[in-house]
Amino acid sequence: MQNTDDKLTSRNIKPTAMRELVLDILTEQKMAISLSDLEQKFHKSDKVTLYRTLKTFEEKKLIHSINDGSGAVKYALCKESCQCHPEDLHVHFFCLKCQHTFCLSDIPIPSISLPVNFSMENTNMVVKGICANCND
Amino acid sequence: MQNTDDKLTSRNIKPTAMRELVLDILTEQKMAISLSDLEQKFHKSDKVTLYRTLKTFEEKKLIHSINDGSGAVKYALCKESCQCHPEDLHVHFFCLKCQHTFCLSDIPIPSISLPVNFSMENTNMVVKGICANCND
DNA sequence: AAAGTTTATGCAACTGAATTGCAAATTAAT
DNA sequence: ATTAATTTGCAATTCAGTTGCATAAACTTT
Repeated sequence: MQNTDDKLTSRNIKPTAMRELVLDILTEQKMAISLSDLEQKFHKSDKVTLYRTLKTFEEKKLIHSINDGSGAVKYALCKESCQCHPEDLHVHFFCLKCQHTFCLSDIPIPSISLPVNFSMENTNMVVKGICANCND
Repeated sequence: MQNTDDKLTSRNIKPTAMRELVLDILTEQKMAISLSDLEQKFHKSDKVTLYRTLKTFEEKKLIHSINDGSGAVKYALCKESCQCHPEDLHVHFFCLKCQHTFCLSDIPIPSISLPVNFSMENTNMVVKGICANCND
């Protein structure tokens, strides 16, 4: 089990205090969070720094982004082995009631047979409905 | 084959001049278009009116919206029979080169078996890659 | 360890999509 | 024709995402 610092360095991200803090917060989350969600976890913080931190993390494949249609892109940690290749991708779930977005990490994105001459790089699949919590 | 007017009235949308114009433009498109794309098809137009027109069309299930991650929501005509139920939904394709978004109307969204107590209402699935045009 | 170089952070400011309120205009109903 | 309801156009706002630039912090090289 890697510590925060190692997780950063193993993805070629320089482990600054800020980045460790952000990674720790992301690690605690049970759901994907947006930039402004993240911002609110700090008493005092600069949105732009957090923005760039997330960009860096995403670029280095430490986290992935999810477009759930809520207006704000959300972010969640990747698995340690993740390279964000098509085979690494999973389905996301957006709860229409609590508005939370979850990684369904165990559900791979089904492969699609595209029309002739179309090639695929990536897929964003978001199922919308009511989550287990809200369905009780 | 319904004319523009009938298409509107059959979806319970009052056929104003503006709406007929917008529907005609949408009908001509081979790909999904955003609000600002639509705005640019007019010499003089009001974005808000177009915005509300699209909202009305979507509400009445004449068109559907696609969140392709480009920053702007895109819209495309529904099939005549479409009720935007899960079984009516299809996969969308976003070309990373030309930035166009296509309806893969013949490719239904694969059904997913969700975790216990999760219920589904809707799914947004966008495959990203290079389209046939750009792959030549 | 000091000087220089690269990288990260913080602040101000901007862009563009989405949205609301309200008044004028158009359409439908009596 | 008058009234009522709906649609349209304009002004203005909100919020996510982004850029430029100056300062600060972290690495490099001597």
